[in-house]
Formats: sequence, C-alpha cells, structure tokens
Amino acid sequence: MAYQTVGCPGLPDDPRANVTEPTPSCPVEITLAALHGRWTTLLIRELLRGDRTFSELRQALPALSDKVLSDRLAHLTEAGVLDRHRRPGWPPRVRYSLTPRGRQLGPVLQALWDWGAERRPR
Amino acid sequence: MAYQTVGCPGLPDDPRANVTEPTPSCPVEITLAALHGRWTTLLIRELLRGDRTFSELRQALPALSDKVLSDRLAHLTEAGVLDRHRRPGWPPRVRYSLTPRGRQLGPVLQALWDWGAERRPR
DNA sequence: CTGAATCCCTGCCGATACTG
DNA sequence: CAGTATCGGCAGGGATTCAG
Repeated sequence: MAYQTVGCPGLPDDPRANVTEPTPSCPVEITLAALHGRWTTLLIRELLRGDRTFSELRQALPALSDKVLSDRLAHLTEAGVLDRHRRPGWPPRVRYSLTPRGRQLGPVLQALWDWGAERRPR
Repeated sequence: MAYQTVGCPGLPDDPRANVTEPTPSCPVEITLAALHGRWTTLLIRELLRGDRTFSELRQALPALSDKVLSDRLAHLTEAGVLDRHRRPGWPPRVRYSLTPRGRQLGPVLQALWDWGAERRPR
C-alpha cells in the first residue's frame, strides 16, 4: 500500500492538520507510509528485540518470502527506520538494526496495540 | 487494504505479541485495519471536530468520491468507530458521529502525528 | 440526499527461478 | 548468504451511473 492518510489530533495550529486530501507531507501519513505493507510491523517488532540478519528474520517469520522481506527491509531503510551493516568476508552477512528514529516507533506501536487490545464494545 | 501487521511493544506476556505471521487477532493489526484505506484518517479527523452529515463530509473533502466516502463510512461503522443516525423526513439526512471507542483513536492519531512530525535525521 | 452497482486500472504480494 | 527478475492473481480505489 501506501494508502493511508492524514489526521489532526490536537494540533489546529499546524497547517498540515487541515489538508483536504491525502498528502505525503502530513505527519500522520508519513508514519503510516513507514509502517505500510504487510509484515512491516512484525519486522519492526522483531528488530525491537535486537539486531537481526536477513536469515534470522527469515527464520523468525517463516511464511515471509525472500522477495517481500527484501522489499520491506529496503523500504524501512529508505524511511530511516533501520540501518544495514554489511560485514566483510564470506559468506556475506548483513546485519539490520533499528535507527534511533526507528526505535521511537515503539510508542507508536504501543498506541496501536492499546487501542486494538481493548474489548470491542458490542 | 487490510494489510498491515502485528507488533509487540512492551507486552511479552501476551501470546499475541509473538505471532509469526500477520493475523487479524493481533491488536496492532486490529487498529491498522480500522485505520485502513486512503482518506480514512482524514475522515476521522473531520469527525473528531464534531458530527457531520454525508454531504458535509463531501464538502470538507472535495476530492473524495461518493463511492469511497460511502465505503469508508461503512467500514468505520463496522469497525465500531462511528455511529450512523438516520434522521426522519425529507430530504434524507444521515448524521455520523464517533463512538466512544472512535474518540479513543485520538491518542493513536496523535502518536502517528508525533513520529511523522519529527525532523528526518539526514 | 445518501448511498449501491458496475467497470477499469493500478499496484501489492506471493511463488518461482536465478545471481554475486 | 543475501538478495534480484519476472510473472500472475487479486483487491483497492476512482469515475460513472443508477436507486431508495
């Protein structure tokens, strides 16, 4: 995807809180774009637990295909959420770790968790 | 969509924090499913400001088509985020308002806003 | 006024096969 | 080991048209 949009919680001053259509400059949309795509939040959860290599992530999420894993990692790196560390030598080893900014997604995921964890009012 | 996934912030006790693939029972995914789709967060923002009718929402978000607006309202109603109030008489008027649970999305959107509003570390 | 039905187009995601 | 190339299915979303 990349198809989520804007919202304005308590920030009436910021002009970005008053957009009338989905726009990439809206902070809410920026975050949703970073989290966008199936498997993405699971990957972040895995990396919140510590650094991981490509194959460690594959092991942790067996149903995730190489291609999609590769896509997600590239997307998250591009979004500034994680860093790639290529280790020299053979076999090639690449280590993925959250950036400081990526670690700040913790509270965001927590907020998402909290809302979803409440009992559905019938 | 409906294609976002799980995450586990600080809840290692909950078994749902350890799923190895996207599943609808994960709280994070429940929330992302509720927010899912283009225009959705903009609609919620609009309704956080107060009740709105169908045509008021159309006015507020001119680039949003009838079909998608209708889809989003149905989806959010289904998700327990908002209520429909059909007013008797002619012309038909339907009023949409956030449920208590819907209003609790405020902090969630705030968390999304906050992360997206921070300067991108270059 | 408030939607539902239909059509088409685009982009996601999975499977498979292949490379440095 | 860590990816990329290619293909196909399917669902999201916009435009238009029709209905209660």
